[in-house]
Amino acid sequence: MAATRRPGEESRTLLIVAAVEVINTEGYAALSARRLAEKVGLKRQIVHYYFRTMNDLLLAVIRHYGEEGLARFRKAFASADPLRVLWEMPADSSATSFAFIAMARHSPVIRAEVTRYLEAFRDLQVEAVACHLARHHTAIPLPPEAIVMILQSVSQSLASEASLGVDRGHEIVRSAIEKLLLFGGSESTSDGF
Amino acid sequence: MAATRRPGEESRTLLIVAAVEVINTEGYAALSARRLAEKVGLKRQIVHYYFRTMNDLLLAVIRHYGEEGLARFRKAFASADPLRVLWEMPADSSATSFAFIAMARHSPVIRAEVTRYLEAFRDLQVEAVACHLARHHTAIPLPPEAIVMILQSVSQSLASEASLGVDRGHEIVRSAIEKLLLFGGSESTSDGF
DNA sequence: GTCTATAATCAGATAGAC
DNA sequence: GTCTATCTGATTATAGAC
Repeated sequence: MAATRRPGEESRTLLIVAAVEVINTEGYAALSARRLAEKVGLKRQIVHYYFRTMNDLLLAVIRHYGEEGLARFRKAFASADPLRVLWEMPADSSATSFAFIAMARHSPVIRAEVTRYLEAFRDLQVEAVACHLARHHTAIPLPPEAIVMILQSVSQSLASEASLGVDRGHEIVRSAIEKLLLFGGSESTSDGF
Repeated sequence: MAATRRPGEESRTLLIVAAVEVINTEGYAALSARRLAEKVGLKRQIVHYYFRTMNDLLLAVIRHYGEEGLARFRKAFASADPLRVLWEMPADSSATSFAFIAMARHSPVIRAEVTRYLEAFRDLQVEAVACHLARHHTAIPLPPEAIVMILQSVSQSLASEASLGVDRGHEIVRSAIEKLLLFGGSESTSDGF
């Protein structure tokens, strides 16, 4: 599959990866052709060679980030308790996801792409949890959709606050959620992400 | 109290209000002196008269938005079930809060101001819920901190997705959370916000 | 594929007139 | 308080050389 790669794919991919990095570490307002070119060591006009407009770049970035994320979740779900995956995985990159959602609110064409991935993520997560609950019959009195949403949004909120240095009440929340939705602690997910 | 208002406070306040509006409807990347001046019908240099730098403006905006939000919560908690308030109130303006949090990640001076309000909001919310649980002794097996976090972050996630037109599973999640954390439905909050 | 050169627009910020 | 004028630098984007 690496042989079918067309020429020019290298710099293109470098630009996309650099864009994700800039969005995550400096915010989407800092995303510019200058900043990206600087990151990959080329002149800024190179961005317009691979992506006519910055919007085209952004769409490519969203697709790249979305596919990568879906693959990570699929892999994690296959080898670990989906509940723990949802609880522990979003921590790293939730800021990037928030940035895409924020951008989507102000551009219809970006919104279309983002919502596509939001729904794909949700479907994947709900199915994994439903499947897991069906196998191990638990005492959780909540539908899979609610479990997914609680684990993911609370986890993201905790991560978001922690990235600002705020952790008031986090330990209490963390252990309460784990007592409510996660069991025993027999399985660990410290092996993949 | 309206009599003690210094001259010049009018345009200043208009600019702050306009800034919140721009951040909410167009995103913080669209916030500029040009855009604000246009909104209040003045020339763009007026922004630098009231706020030396855009950073100063942003700090004033955060304080304005924070104080206003705290007041709204205090008022709502005084006259309605705090659980329902947390569940139903953030919907309108959660995007603005997310924007401030995103900005705070990339500027230490803004971060200091944002975290101050994050903690003030949290304290207010936890205290209101704890007080409410102490009065009406309920069967919820969760500490106030966890109840606050679940209600608020799930509510914000639902609102965030809904603003993009995504509502897959929302009804299921909504009724599950209400069954888990909200009771009877005897009291309604459809009277204030 | 990557470069130089160039265009038009917009950004924040300051000085000074009224 | 609000204005005009001005500066400096960043932005996206295109045309064309190599």
